[in-house]
Amino acid sequence: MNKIRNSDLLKKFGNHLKTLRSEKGLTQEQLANDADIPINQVGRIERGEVNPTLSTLYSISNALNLALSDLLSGKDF
Amino acid sequence: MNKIRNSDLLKKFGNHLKTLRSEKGLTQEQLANDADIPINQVGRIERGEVNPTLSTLYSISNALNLALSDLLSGKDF
DNA sequence: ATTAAATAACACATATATGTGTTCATAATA
DNA sequence: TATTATGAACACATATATGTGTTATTTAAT
Repeated sequence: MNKIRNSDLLKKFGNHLKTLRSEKGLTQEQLANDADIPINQVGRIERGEVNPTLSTLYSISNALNLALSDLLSGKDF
Repeated sequence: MNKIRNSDLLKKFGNHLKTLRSEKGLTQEQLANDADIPINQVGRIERGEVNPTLSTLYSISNALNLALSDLLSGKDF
């Protein structure tokens, strides 16, 4: 089941989030406002620079109108 | 879509994790070893005292032989 | 080429997750 | 009772996520 490296996990998730956000036609700023998190944090997450917490993931999933499980259902992780 | 409070999210997830772990017949110590995280951290997460990061959630999902999305697919969040 | 919008990339302070160790409480069982 | 296993609950140090602000870069449109 090949556990991937931490940095790879964060990068993969960041790319996944960027894709989801773009599909919904949202800018980073719009997502940040809807999720009530700083815009810089969205950028850092999408670039895989940080390791988001459960509550941040939950806020983002709400802003994208997704269930938490759907936000994390990428094929890569 | 009623965003729940942060502390409630953490408690709900903690209870969910405890249920999943018990169903698999694992002790906190076994889960901690398999996930390569400190046993105290498992306790803190199950009690809803901390806000686990994506990488911690991923490690736990692997130790439970679950996809990350399945770890987070509780009916409450 | 300019402008404007979007994103990246810094700095810095604060809160908190993690990691490690120890002690206490509880429950089960010999 | 005494022992063992399990989990709870502390303390403490370190790493890092978050929050806020600012500046630079990229991209797209005109």
